[in-house]
Amino acid sequence: MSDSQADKIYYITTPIYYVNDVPHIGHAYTTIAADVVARYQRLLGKEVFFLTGTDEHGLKIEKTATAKGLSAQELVDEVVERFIHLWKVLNISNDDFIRTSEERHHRAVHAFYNLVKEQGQIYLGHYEDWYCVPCETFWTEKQLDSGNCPECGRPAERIKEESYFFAMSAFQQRLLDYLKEHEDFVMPKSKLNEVLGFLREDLRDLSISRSTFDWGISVPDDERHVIYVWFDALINYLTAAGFPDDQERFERLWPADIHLIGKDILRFHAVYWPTFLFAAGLPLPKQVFAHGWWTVEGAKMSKSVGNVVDPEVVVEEFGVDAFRYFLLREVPFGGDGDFSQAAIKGRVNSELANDLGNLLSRTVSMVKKYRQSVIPAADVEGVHYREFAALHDEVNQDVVVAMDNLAFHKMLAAVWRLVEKCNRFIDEQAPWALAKDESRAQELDQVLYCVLESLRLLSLYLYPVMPEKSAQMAIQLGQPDPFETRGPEVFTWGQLVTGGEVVKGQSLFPRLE
RNA sequence: GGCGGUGUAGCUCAGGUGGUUAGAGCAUACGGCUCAUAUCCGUAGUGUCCGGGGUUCAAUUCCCUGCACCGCCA
Repeated sequence: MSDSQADKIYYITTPIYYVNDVPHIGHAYTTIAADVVARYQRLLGKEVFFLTGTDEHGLKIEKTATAKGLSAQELVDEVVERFIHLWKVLNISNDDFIRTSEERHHRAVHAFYNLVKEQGQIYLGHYEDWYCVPCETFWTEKQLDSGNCPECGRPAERIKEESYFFAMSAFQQRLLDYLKEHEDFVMPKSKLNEVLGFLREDLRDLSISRSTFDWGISVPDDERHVIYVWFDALINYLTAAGFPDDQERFERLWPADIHLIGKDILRFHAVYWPTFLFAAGLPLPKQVFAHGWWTVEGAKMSKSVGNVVDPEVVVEEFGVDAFRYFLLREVPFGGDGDFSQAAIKGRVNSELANDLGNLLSRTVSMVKKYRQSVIPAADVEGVHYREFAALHDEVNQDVVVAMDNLAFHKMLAAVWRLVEKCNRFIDEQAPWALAKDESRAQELDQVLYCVLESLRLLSLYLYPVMPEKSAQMAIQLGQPDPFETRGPEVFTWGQLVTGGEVVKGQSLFPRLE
């Protein structure tokens, strides 16, 4: 009864992050991108469910906890705060935060496991591979360095343990067929090619349980086994959607509209996950979008080099919105990028401070100076009005297309056409000259109106990326909060609230030295 | 080793289906305005379009080959 398209909630996810890691720029990137999409969809009037969370099981957590004299649950309860706090700092508007250690997730994993088992796609077998005890890492025959662990050089052991397997190989052809019919299931295209390349080889069945540690979700009918990483983690997307208890809610949410991921976990989302869902008889998410990696000052981020960027430090120096803007503007979403002080400073100064911030500043000042702060009414028939309306149409179309493709950098470039037009327009029209001539009062009003209305729309377009600055713009422009304007018609030229007053405020983006 | 991608101004990159002076932003130089966060606007550039060969009246754009770098898989 509730499965009509109109009732569908826009459902977007980030991966669940492993709590053992310290949050870095990569985590921030995925989550900010998802936040921008979520805010954009809400602005358009859609009901949105934006999910992020943490992956909390596994041997590493168990070991760390033991070393600290804590229970695994106590440890994860403590470290999960790092993520929760960062999302607060970054202004992330997630609607739910899922943790795999939660009871609701245990129920979902068991229900999902049983679904797949009922289909006869899980069997008991033996997992066999080389294992380095000190490194706690499994290696394949070929990875070994003449029988030794390639990491530490010590001898590896042949390990054989009982394990439950998922019959992934049974779904290879079906997945290939699916990918052929759904060309945008994996984006960007280059990543689809990688997946297809991977599927050229035979898929092997997947070991989905371990019996050598305890911290995890047990196999429903065999307490000796704990369900292994991905089979546990991926199901979070279902859990948060109400699976298996709340069928009505689940139908409104699933399938997810998009899973945003980093390129390192492409295989799990574009190969494993679809086959799991096939086996369980559930629909596939509409799209998996893999973005690239950030290097730092040209170098790969690594703990040993010590160049891991802490997002909170960047925010302290540049501000949240500048950070969010930079990440999305600097690089086409999907490709790799480089994070450097010079690059972010350059964009902040030239684009945010000089272009945008200064435009707001000069405009508000002129309205204050020449019109006693009162926002002039529009002349709907005026040439400028129509010219701007036409330009805005183009910009709007570009924005819509760009956002449909998650091309954030193109969206921002399109929006900036409006910024540049305003700066040029002010120069051409020279309001300071018009202001000296009483007989040209109408002209001056129209010039100011067009720029003010452009700025109002800019505050809306920029809201998803820079929610705080967007709100500050609206205040200075004497307009309602951008989010109150939301709805299907949100980006419509000519909706400026006139007659009220502008409010000169602080510089939107002070220049950095 | 297999598959795929990339190589265009100092830097970062755009350039469907081949065709007159190859583009943008940043950086640089010069000029203009004064409302503004010394901001904005305008002008000027420079390029063996990785090398070699081929198809064509014509190739940065198509084909082959070589080199360099990158990604995925093994």
